[in-house]
Amino acid sequence: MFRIDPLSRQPVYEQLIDQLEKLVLTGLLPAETQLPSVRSLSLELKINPNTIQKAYSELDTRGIIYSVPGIGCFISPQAVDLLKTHARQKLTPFCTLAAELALGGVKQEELVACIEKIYKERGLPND
Amino acid sequence: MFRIDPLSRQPVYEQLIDQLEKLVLTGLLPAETQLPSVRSLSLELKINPNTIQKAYSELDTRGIIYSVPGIGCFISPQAVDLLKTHARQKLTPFCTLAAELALGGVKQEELVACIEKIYKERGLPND
DNA sequence: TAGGTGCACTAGTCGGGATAGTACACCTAG
DNA sequence: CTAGGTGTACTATCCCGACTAGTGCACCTA
Repeated sequence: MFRIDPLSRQPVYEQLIDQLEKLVLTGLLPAETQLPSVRSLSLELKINPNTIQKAYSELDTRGIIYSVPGIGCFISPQAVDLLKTHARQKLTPFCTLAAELALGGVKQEELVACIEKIYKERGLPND
Repeated sequence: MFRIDPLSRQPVYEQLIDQLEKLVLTGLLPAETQLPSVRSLSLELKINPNTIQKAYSELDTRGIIYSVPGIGCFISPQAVDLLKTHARQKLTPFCTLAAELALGGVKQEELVACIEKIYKERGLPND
């Protein structure tokens, strides 16, 4: 369900958060889906339970998931909306990267072609 | 000449490298330009000389600058070519970011508009 | 009651980044 | 020649965040 790269500069708990958010946005984890328990996931990924807990509590704070003590954690109904609202914040680093590529001599058409390819592979031109 | 954000997740020495590379690509630091000395720059930025040294030696290893013992460090003639060749490596994270934005519901036209704006502000459509 | 769940807390480890300080070889200007 | 600037190398140390280790507690279900 998750893939962790322990060598990445990005902390493990952030990797978990990012991957879960992606699963939610793609619809693979619909609302009310129960997440694997902290302990079971720690065994599966061979990661300390505290690290999983840190990711879960962060997601809970953001409202992406909610937890029921004694039961488990679940995808919250407003998760997708929250994530879509939050996605626009990535526009700034996107523009920064594009500017660096432009400065590096990469042609404009090449970047546009990349984007068109991405949107073509999915089916989300209008949303 | 340089602006350092000590709170950034990116290490200071990498910030120095990135900013110097940008200055080279924009033409503000032409070949054979002498860089500020390790000690003077450490005083100006209030940073340990070793941190500056780490950035300079990294740039020297990459061939972006060359150092003459007893004299100073200088922008190497092939710096721009090296950086432009290296710039294409940023295409992968660019596509990754674009995919995340697409998933987040940002429209294709919006991303293309960002790119067009960037290339319009500069004058480098063909390079 | 037993076993699962989330959650809180403390302590410790570990690695990278940054600092502090010293020392050396080199070149230039005086 | 000397003084002061330059790059360079090296060790030791600190700091902080991520991560691990371990325990305990309240809660719910079967």
